[in-house]
Amino acid sequence: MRLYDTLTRGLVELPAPPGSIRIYVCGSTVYQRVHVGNSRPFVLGMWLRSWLKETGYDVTLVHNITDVDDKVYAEAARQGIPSRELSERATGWFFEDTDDLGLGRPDVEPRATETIPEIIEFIQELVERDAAYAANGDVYFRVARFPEYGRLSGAKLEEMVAQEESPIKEDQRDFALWKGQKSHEDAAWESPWGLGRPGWHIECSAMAEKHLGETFEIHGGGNDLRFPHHENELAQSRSLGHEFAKIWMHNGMLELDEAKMSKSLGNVVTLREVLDDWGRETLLVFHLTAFWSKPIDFDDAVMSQAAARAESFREVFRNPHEPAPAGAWERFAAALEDDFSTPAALAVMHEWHDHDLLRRALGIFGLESLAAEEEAPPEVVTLAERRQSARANRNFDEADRLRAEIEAAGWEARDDANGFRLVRRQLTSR
RNA sequence: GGCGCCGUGGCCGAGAGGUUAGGCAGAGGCCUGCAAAGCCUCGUACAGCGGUUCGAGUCCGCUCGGCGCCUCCA
Repeated sequence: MRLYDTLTRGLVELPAPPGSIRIYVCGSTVYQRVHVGNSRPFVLGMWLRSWLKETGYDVTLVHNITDVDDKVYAEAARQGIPSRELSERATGWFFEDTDDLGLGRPDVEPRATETIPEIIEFIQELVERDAAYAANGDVYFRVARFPEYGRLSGAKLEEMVAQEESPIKEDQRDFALWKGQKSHEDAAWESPWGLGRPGWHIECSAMAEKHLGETFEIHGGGNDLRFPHHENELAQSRSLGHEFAKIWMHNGMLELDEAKMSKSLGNVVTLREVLDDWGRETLLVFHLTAFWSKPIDFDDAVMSQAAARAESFREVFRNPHEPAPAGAWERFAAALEDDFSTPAALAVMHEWHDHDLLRRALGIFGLESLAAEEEAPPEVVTLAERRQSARANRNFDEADRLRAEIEAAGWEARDDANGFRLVRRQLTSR
């Protein structure tokens, strides 16, 4: 299998199975309900693990939760509650919402606040190696000491500008590894530099290495994390002589249409809302239609189409099974092996009338539920039976009235040689 | 301004020098009391302008347009 790697800007071949593949995915900062866009790296990680297992690898997927950050302090202060209370509640939401995706859980879901000792140790080593320095209760990474800095994002070290003006920093490009406690911050940890908390990027280096080791195969996350987040992670870990991630997979952004994707708060669609409005299957099919590294628009039209696709898969299971021609699975696999092209794999799946093969393919994406036919409730069955007798008596007005009633209940009556069949009418628009 | 990604038919998306991608939507037909499903038929698209070539969505150049990052962000 080959995957596009941001660092080398090309396709990188994975060692052939069997073997182990370790994946680290940058998760979200928890201070409010996550939005649909946040589901992309999560879903991609889960699917990748699923496919790699299918093809014979031993996979470990780590997906972190950032529960200490400026945003957490700020939002907690706004609500007038302790920051730990907010981050714990928001972590709960995150679990709830991602659970409802129905993809299971990553193997490890570490939280920054549970990794403080490792983070401190990491920073100490950087200081010992002169890659970092303490100043005024803070600790900063010496960007100039890491010649490869900028390689991941394509930025030139000389052209980099100050991230945030600070008289304490030796070089304005340096970034914080540890930040001394500020008066408005209600959560802090003991460290060799006094009370404080981890900087923005060190947590990921520490968590990834704690759970996967100094070297691992894949590092995922949103494209917006390339710089500075991932650039800094790479710098921290490589400065300790660790190889760190071999492949960097950056997923494209979801573009929220509607109100012109303004940054105003009202414009964000939460994962919860999408799950409630469209259901998990439609959301997952939507993710399937898009190529993981490319941006994709999120709007009702696109979701309606995803819903229609989901419905067309359900239809396959209502129709007779027809064995797929030889090589069908191989074509499906080839699509995924080629940079995990789910749109291409989807196209192959749509050609199948083979129940077994389709169920197996859908299963990889957590969509086996599309193969299960829902049982109609007794009252709907009664309506259908009454309609049948009306039809038998050629009382078609009554039959049509009953059809409408059945539809109002969310079902569709289909007549066939043996009588009728009830099919759940799925939402295909909002 | 810098770095990077991208522009394919109504929509989502394949294709990577020379034959139909596929799906969804739409139109017509068969079937049906009416439907649904199914089956059949129908789209000649590749941002624009030049260039290379016997031949270009597919290679080169330019232009236009969109997006991400450069500040917290999946």
